[in-house]
Amino acid sequence: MHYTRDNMAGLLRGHDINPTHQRIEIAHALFSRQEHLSADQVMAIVNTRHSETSKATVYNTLKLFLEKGLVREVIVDPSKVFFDPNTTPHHHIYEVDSGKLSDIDAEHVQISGLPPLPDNMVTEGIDLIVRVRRKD
Amino acid sequence: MHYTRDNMAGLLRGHDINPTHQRIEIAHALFSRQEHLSADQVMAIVNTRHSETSKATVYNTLKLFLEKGLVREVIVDPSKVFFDPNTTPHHHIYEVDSGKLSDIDAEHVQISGLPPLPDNMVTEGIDLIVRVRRKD
DNA sequence: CCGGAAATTAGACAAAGTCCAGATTGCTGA
DNA sequence: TCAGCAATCTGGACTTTGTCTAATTTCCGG
Repeated sequence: MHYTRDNMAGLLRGHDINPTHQRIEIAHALFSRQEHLSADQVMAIVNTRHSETSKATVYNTLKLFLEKGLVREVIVDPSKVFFDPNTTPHHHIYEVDSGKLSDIDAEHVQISGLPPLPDNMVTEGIDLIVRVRRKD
Repeated sequence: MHYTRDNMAGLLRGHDINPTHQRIEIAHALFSRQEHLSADQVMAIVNTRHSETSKATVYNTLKLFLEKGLVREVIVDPSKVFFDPNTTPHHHIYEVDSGKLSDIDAEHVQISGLPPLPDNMVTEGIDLIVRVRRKD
């Protein structure tokens, strides 16, 4: 699949999001790269040519995308949140020194032996993060 | 085991940490409660009676404890890091609405099917976080 | 008691993220 | 076409977590 700006409008509509100019740019930044980006990085990308989108809009939009299930949040670095355009079930490898974050397909990963939850609770998601370091 | 301030000095020495007054207070805050605390919470506890320990010392000390393997860092909340006096292998359940964090013993949990790492990488740790929500 | 190393401190600073009140945009229906 | 209205966007002030630094205090061996 090839993510053009034109595709983005449809993608957004499909998730019940009114496709405005700014939202299309932000979605395009994430989906055309298929990478984990922080809010800061998104802002930098979107404003490369001219300053087009404010900080508030970037944050609001990412939050909106999150609520609508268009992106996922990845919390591995205490100093910033990453947004992940891949919403299929998958896990993460986090390279501690460099901050590099990559995906592990969840298909072949099995997690067993988790204790049952109390009746009034439901699982919202399971995050598995493998923290790795470069061998000396 | 009962964690008194007197025990703390030995615990610290056992981890190659010079047991100063402030370090004992901070260790005591964590170990006597056996709970996940943020730096802020530690600071509040330690300074309940009089202001005894500065912010810088709390942060420095927690970082030192971390390096020396006395506590673990738990990254689940994008806005703050939690410190965990339990260093045995275990995972976490994070209650999204309330922010409540609890332990899952790792003993009976099995994770299989993870892809092999590149040769020059070593695993530093595997964090498994089950995000749960109160059912409506 | 002295001198130096280790530890602590206050407070300035940095970075991520939130909030708000006002300005823009883009319908919708007459 | 255009007035009115809701949704969206904006700059900038603000908050919070955490870091840094230079100066002080504590502690210990001799």
